Amino acid sequence: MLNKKTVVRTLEKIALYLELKGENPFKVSAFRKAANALELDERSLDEIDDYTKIKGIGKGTGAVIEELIRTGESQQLKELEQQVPKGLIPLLKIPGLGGKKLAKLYHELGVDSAESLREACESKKIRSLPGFGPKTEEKILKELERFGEKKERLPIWYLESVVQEIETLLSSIQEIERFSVAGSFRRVNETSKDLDFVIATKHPEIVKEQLLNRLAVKEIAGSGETKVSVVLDLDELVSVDFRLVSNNEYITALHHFTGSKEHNVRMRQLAKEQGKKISEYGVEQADGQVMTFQSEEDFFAHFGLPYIPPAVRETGQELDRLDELDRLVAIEDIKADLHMHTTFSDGAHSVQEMGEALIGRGYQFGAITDHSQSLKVANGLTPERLKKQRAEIEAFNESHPGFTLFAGTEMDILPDGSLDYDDDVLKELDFVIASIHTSFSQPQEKIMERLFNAITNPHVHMIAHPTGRIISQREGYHPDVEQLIYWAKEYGKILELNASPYRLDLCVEHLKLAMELGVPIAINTDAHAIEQLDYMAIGTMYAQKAWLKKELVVNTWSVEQFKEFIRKNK
DNA sequence: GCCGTTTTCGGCCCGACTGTTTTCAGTCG
Repeated sequence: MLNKKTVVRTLEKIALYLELKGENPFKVSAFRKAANALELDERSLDEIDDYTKIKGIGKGTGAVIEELIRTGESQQLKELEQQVPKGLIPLLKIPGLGGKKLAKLYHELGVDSAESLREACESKKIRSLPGFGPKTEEKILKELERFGEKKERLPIWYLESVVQEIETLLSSIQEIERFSVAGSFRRVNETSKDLDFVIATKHPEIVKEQLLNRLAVKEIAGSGETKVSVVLDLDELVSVDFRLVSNNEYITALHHFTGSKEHNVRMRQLAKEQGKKISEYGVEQADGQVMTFQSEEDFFAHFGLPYIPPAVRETGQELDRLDELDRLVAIEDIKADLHMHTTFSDGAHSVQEMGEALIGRGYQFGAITDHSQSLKVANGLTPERLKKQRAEIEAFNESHPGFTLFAGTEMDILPDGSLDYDDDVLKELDFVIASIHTSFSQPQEKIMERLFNAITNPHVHMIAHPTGRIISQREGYHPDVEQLIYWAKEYGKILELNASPYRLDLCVEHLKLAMELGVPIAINTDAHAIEQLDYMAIGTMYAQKAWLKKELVVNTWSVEQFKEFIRKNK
């Protein structure tokens, strides 16, 4: 059976070629919409009997799908591939060049690759075409040079520090009334193409000047009355857009620039049905009056909607799942953090300091889970040191009534599949996390054998960062996650959503499966220092992307519920 | 190309910015 992804990609490819032909943009987007609609449909290819019943797929696109399933190829795509050279596709990525301009360049000058585009610029042929000029030539040449130099997407853990730096700067500019990061970073995407900030100010010129002077600006990509786009020269080149609006317009602008595009489209369609019109400057009523809002809650309420958190504003389908929103896990529900390190192993703060930091965050319980003995680089704990730590934890609990610190471990699952502590050590601990830190490149069978040994051990409560991935940097040890989730279900264990922006492991797709099966999930920061306890916010918002319900999230349980769970697993 | 009980034709989200133009098309998000 043909892969659904292949069908989706084929439809997208047709859209791309149509775009390059300079076709009607609505036709182009119809193919994209059809691809999207098919992808979002939860059924597999052979479970769908009539494709044209899916909204967004009609006679034309439905026929392409049918043909693909029947013959494995699309006649329409084949014809397009003959009409439009392949080399044009990567050129669509050049800023300023879209389908129409590229179509013109191809037909008039025979441009069909990066190389021939460069030649056309250098021989100054482009400026003679209507709609093109010398500046376009220069810009294309510059973009061609930089082709490949700038990273396509940057990971959330890198952008996080950039955002903090920019926020510090924005806080120091007096003319700014309020500001927020927006865009895909605010929606907690794993990677983003650029950063967006929305700024409320009465003095856009001054703010603009301050930004351009005080940031490490490598290039000003655009600068208008309400928008400044720059490329920052940091460890990586980072594109940042600043939108400057009045305080009144701030909320609608924030909503607009938080997106996603698909979410905004759905919102605008809904507004239209209500006789209203949404723009970044406000909501125009039927009588022409423009309304603005004090908060995003008010904005959504204006359309009769509950607050939709940024993390789920993704496909537009969130507007069909409004009744699930109040069951979504949120940071206010979090009562505990169950994975953290102290100075006993590789953490920066003591048991006492971590415990007090948890109390300071309003939590009701937590677990200290330092590394185990074989992880020498992290100063893992021997059973003797584990006992010493337990004494500290008990002393802490005595002096802090109303809060419970559990004595735990993040125990290594060793390369041979054995566990780093004997059962008689484990049974003395309140909370046992097992995880893999070594021998990532073993074959999947071996990795699964290790995980199976851990998950079937009666003293183990949770598997931490189940895949070992680092976003955009390392793929982890490639476990069969689906199998692992089924095991967790069968043996009644917790799986972790590691909240560190480096990890976010399990990922959204796997969290969805875990939720379907009712496997409990713990959102944990894996903090190695007090500040990292703040990762809980990122982890919780990331969990929302999988529509994780609060009752499945261990950290929302009461301490009694949690005690009951760990007692059962002894 | 897709869609629709106000429409089977005429819309399709909306606006900023740029570089080309003397009022606007193309691109972008």
